[in-house]
Amino acid sequence: MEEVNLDIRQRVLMSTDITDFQRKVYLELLKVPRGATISYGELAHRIGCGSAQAVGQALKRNPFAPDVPCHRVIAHDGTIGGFDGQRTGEKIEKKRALLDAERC
DNA sequence: TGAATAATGGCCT
DNA sequence: AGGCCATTATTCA
Repeated sequence: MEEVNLDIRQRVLMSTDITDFQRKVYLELLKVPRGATISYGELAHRIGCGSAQAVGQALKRNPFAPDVPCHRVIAHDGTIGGFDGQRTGEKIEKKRALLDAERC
């Protein structure tokens, strides 16, 4: 738990520009500890939904990027899926390398 | 209000 | 292995 993390949490909680769904997604994502990755379906199910697309949309449209560690959210296949609105790119594989470093 | 979109996941061939 | 369908929420027209 770092102060920056708390700042982002407060920001999400105070943000009214987003829906309750997105709020849950970001909160759950912030709750994910370092070194732990979660798939869209897993996170979706955690917030009480069974659709990963909705989570993907929320993260893609995330108004808090890159403040939210959306790079910790990966597909069930283990692929990063996307980041910063891009599904492929050098940035993506760099995030994947960062995740690999955090996973230990 | 309605239709299209999406950074998925699972099933069906 | 490849392709298609199912499910839910967001956003645009």
